[in-house]
Amino acid sequence: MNEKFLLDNQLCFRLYTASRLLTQAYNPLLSAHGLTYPQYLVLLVLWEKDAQPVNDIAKRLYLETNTVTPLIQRMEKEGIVTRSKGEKDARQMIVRLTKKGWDLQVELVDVPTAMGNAVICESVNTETAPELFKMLDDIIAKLKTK
Amino acid sequence: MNEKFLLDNQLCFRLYTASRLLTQAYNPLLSAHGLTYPQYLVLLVLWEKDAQPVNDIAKRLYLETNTVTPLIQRMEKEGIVTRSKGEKDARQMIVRLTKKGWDLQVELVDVPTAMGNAVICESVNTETAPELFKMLDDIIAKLKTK
DNA sequence: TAATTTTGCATCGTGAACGATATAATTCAA
DNA sequence: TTGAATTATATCGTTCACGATGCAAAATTA
Repeated sequence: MNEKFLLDNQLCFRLYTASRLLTQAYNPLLSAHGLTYPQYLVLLVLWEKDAQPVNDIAKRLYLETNTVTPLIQRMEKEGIVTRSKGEKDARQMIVRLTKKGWDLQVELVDVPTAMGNAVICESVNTETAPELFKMLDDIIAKLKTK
Repeated sequence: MNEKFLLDNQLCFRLYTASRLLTQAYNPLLSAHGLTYPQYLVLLVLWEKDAQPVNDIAKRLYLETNTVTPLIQRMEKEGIVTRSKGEKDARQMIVRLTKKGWDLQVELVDVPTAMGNAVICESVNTETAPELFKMLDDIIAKLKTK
């Protein structure tokens, strides 16, 4: 039996599990405000820069537009964002935060810190976190180009 | 504007993205054999120990049975596994590899190495990988108990 | 043993992800 | 300028994930 097949030797399974469990940890904080985790990511993108076309949001999150479009349509239905055709380019759909969308930033102000604390442990702390960030960034950069 | 909200400061987004992109990298290798990534994970579990109840497989993957059940039903339909009631405990559904399921291990023998190579970069290599593994394991352990 | 609780699995509904495809607007090239 | 290629978004189908719920078997307890 090939030890390369052992589940405990798989980087991907660790990433997959860590990602899922951390997303689950976000859930109670977000669902209390009617949000899902991917919707929260869209908010992070728009809080940095409002009024972006779907494509820019998708690219920023490394997602396809066919994932982001319905996601944003749900957010529109919830009154968090508006969608309107681009003036310069009528193909684009510009996504803008509503007041409710901006208000959520105030309501969720403690979420990033809470989630940061949720992963603090022996090997991941203020000192070592940058190394982890660098490793994940390098992996993402390498896979992105493929 | 709170810098804690910056997308680039979020560990979770990195994990989420790295996990998704790495899963995407697996896809061409797996879909060539009619497999999805979660189905591949189930195979890894069964190759280690055949004839396990749904619950043990789910626990090993940190998934709920309501995720694993339909996933395994699809694998049954593909002739990769069989499902049969437990003899000792009739509530259990024992999952067993078929010959086709075992044959896949031979067909996929190069996948783990290929995927390992896919993430090798400056900061993640033979020397540093154990640190990354430890960090992810610690994060998983911390989140698991919540 | 009978009644209650727990456990293991399944079903259902919703929201991602993503490949494939469609459509309309824009850009490019002849 | 017209026709072809590209781009931006949307729709559709399939497969996860997962909360909620249902049900039957097993374990617990009265």
